[in-house]
Amino acid sequence: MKLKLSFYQRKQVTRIAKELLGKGLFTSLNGKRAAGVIVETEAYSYKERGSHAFENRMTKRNEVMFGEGGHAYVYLCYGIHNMFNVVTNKEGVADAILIRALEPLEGLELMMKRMGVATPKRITAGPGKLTKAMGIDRSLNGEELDSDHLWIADLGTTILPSQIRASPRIGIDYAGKDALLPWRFTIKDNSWLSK
DNA sequence: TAGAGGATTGAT
DNA sequence: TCAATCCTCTAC
Repeated sequence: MKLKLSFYQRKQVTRIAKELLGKGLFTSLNGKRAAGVIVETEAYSYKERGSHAFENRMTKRNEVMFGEGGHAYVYLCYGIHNMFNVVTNKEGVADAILIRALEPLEGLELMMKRMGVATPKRITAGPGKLTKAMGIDRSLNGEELDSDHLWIADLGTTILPSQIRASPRIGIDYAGKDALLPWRFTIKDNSWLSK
């Protein structure tokens, strides 16, 4: 069942980031469907330096972060990789969650074709890889997460707090002490985590 | 309008 | 350890 937009519009971004673990991310693009279980997330808040929206700095790129929760924020990193984020909180409060890794659930053949590989090994283990495997790019920026192209659903599985590991986020050394915040959440011992 | 750099990845 | 690769932001 698709998550309602109200799920994303709550205040505590770290809580939502943890609750997204075990949920299913689905795309249906050009009639082709793919899905994966979310196994790794990172929370970002306008209050800390790791975020594009630090100190409420709004630009053309990140303006969707300032909209209401429940929309996709997709941007290009290093000129090569699309990053998929879930915008949370109410309009005007720029919080977001980066989806960093999936465990493939549906459309494995399609993912392998999109990636140009012959085996599914670690095919969605990393934020730049999962967007490519799922067919997500910047044309989906701002898309509502209960649309028919892109959505997140409850799979009926429960991830217990004891199964969740919190650790510092990846690749934000420039954020100073905020880089130490344990806002990266992973499902313990899952083999699809990014490295 | 030029220049620097990035929430990454895969190969060396 | 390093290049790929290009969009975005900042400063001039």
